[in-house]
Amino acid sequence: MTLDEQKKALIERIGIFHEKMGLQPVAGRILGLMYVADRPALTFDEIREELSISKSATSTALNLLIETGPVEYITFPGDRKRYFRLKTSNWRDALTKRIDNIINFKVLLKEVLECRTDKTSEFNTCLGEFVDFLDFLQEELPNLLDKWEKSRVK
Amino acid sequence: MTLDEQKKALIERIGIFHEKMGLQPVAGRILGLMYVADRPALTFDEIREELSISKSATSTALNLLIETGPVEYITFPGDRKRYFRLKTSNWRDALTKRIDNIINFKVLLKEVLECRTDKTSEFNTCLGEFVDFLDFLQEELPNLLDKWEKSRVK
DNA sequence: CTGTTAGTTCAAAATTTTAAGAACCAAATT
DNA sequence: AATTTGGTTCTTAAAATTTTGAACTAACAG
Repeated sequence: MTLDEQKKALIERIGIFHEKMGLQPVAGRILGLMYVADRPALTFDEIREELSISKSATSTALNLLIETGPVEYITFPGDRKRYFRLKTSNWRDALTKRIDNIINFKVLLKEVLECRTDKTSEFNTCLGEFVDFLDFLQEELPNLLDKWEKSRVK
Repeated sequence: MTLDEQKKALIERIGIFHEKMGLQPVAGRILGLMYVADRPALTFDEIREELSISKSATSTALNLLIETGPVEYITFPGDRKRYFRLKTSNWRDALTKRIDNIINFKVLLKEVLECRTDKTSEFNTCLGEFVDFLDFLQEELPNLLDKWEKSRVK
């Protein structure tokens, strides 16, 4: 495949980004490779070789990525290999899931408010505001996607 | 302080939430404790005892939490202790920072687009859309806060 | 029916992260 | 001046995560 230094560095940075989001290093790098690779879908061995990782690491990470969403594979008749690729058209779901993770802190905050003293009214008010905004954000997020969609048809 | 079982469990769940967001376990639990505790600000030793953690773990985690934003401390004249507390009024910044982390993936995506073949137009179009929406989201987030602010004065 | 391809699975090694303990320090107290 | 308080810092130990390597399997090929 022969990736230049710039691309290799970019793969690592994309990997690190995903690591920070909780993914294991190898899985992050696989995503990086898939973003950067010219070929639209890569085989198990192309991935393994390009990243110099073991078969087991490749297998485990690919299955994780398929399981959790960002990757899928396609096959071709008369070819036993799987061709793995990013589900890029899926970015709406991926992004929504990510933002929902943040928004869901409100569930915990609501439980906190349930069991707090009412002696600390300023504190409680702030938490209440936060919960309230998270509720609002959850409702508005789909509208925002609509709004963007419309703004771009024109 | 004597927290009941429900509160202890809630502290752990808040801890785990923050661990998933990349914080170390002890720091996450300290946040949990601060959300749940009746006292509005806690001393070093109250935190240490309530969570049964070492002085070094307490010190390191508190300094990290102060460094990264969510915690501050106050002092009182004639009292050498620090009283640590959540910066709850800061939730806007904290939330914005978190969402910005996600949005900033667009920086990497733009670099990806810079160095990709133009042979994979569907793929590239999807990435372009994603970048475009992330740009849009970054612009709209402050507006969303304004809109919420106004919706609640009424 | 033997070998090869395209992986999977599992135990163990390597690495990283986390927390503890002990030594330390500066300010206040006795 | 010695002790206590309220921490900090550094080294090491423990725990968790990540990755490897080796053995395995199922499908197909010769």
